[in-house]
Amino acid sequence: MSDAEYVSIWMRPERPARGPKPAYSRAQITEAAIRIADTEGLEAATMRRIAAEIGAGAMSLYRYVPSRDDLIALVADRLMGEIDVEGMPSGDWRADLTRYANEVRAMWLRHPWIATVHRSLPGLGPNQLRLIERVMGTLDAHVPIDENLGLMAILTGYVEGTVREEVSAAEELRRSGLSESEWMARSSPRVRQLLESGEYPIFTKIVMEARRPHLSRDEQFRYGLERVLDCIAAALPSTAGPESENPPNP
Amino acid sequence: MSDAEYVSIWMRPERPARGPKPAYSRAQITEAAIRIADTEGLEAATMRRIAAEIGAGAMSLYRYVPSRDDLIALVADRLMGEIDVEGMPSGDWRADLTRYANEVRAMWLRHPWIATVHRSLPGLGPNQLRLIERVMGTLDAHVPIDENLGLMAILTGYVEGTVREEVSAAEELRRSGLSESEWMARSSPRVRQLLESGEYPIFTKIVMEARRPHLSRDEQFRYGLERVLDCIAAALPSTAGPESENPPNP
DNA sequence: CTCCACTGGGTACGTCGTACGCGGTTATGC
DNA sequence: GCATAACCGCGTACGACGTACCCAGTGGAG
Repeated sequence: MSDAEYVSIWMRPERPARGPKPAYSRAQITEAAIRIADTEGLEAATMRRIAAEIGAGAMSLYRYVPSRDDLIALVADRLMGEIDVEGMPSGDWRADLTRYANEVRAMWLRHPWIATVHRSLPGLGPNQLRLIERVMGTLDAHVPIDENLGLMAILTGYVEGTVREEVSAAEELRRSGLSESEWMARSSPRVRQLLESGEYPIFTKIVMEARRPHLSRDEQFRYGLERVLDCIAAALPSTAGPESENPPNP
Repeated sequence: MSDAEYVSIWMRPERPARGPKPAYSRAQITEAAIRIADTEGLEAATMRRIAAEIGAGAMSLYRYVPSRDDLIALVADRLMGEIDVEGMPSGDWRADLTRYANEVRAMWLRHPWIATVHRSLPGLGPNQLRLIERVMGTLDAHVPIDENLGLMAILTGYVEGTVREEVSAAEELRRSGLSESEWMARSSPRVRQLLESGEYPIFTKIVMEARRPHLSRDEQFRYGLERVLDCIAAALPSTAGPESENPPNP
């Protein structure tokens, strides 16, 4: 629909110039939404609930934000702001990317509900942009931009993919409103059925491993991350840093 | 809530034994939901809309499915069924994983809205389980299960991460109801602002690259996939297959 | 002082998932 | 063959959602 008034949230100024002083702010609203989402899940962060959280009427929020979707975009970018990439690129790309990966994971674990917001393609928010500049900047000196994008896709794919899996169990649990033991009691009949059928040997191994894991989640993550970084190292020309001996690529 | 009647959708039989013959079926309902989602997006697949699609009353669906969430779980597993992993493991793990990756990507491109459903941790649906057995089976002969899980996390993370990005632009577009040119016209002011500010050199490079890409999306995907497979190869013991020491290149 | 662009917010509408219960239909126990 | 209970499809209704619209009040610009 050609809605002539449409402007991206990132271009829309917080408030027009004239008129009385506003009682609230985008930052305050965003913060309230995050606070609610952290404790009750993102689906509990309704417009009415957020407004109540800051002591406003529901419709007042629309003076600050055009729609709930735009508010979620603000929230997502605010979360990106929690990822500390200060001082990047430092010159040591491997250290930079390791720090970045751990920061992203930590943020996701703090705000598991982030898994339920489907990113709008180029975030284009200030924090998202800052991340792009800092993080992709670490490889920018070594590879052309298209290859940089390809390698970053591997890294962020790994990080988000694994942490998404870590987090979705906890989310599922919270959504269902069950305690962990209740949840186990409910899913275990299905698991037991599958184990006893004998048709799923690999799944059986996975369950056994999950019951007595060799590595903690942190260690698992770090192990995979090292693999991914090795993979990136192999794709870099040999001038690329302290530890690199592999042949370069076209 | 200790809702004593809860049973997982995968354990709940389609219909009880007694009573008159049912007019519809889970498969039919699932199919209708997918048909609607394919043409109008997942959010258009409401219970009423799905019921109308098969000529039923809205509430009739609840005779077949306990809730919309469970229906979505059915839909997701049905989509997994589109991923052809017949004949895996074949003995050539690299060929198997390449095929798997391409199948997953093709499925996502056929059903972009799949990006908006957040997976419940262990799908435990029949097709999901079949995938686990076949795909993880390809590395099972070479590595212990915990390492297999780690390597798979890298592969699926890469595949889902990249295709999610490919797809979310199209989804964003469809959701907004805009034509591509309208969408460009609306986001370009922000992009132009960013380019002209001069503060985002990397972002600028990305935009330039996007305007005249060196590689097609398919080629980008295949390039990254080869890198990931190299990475997996490096983690495998040397007994692991036909081509296991030197990575070939395009 | 007047004006009016702005404020916060109450009311109301359309849509969603779905609880509940109805009259009709059918497989089962006698 | 027949009563009965189990199951059918589905109409109605409820509470919650996002948000369009409208209003009375406010405070800076002229």
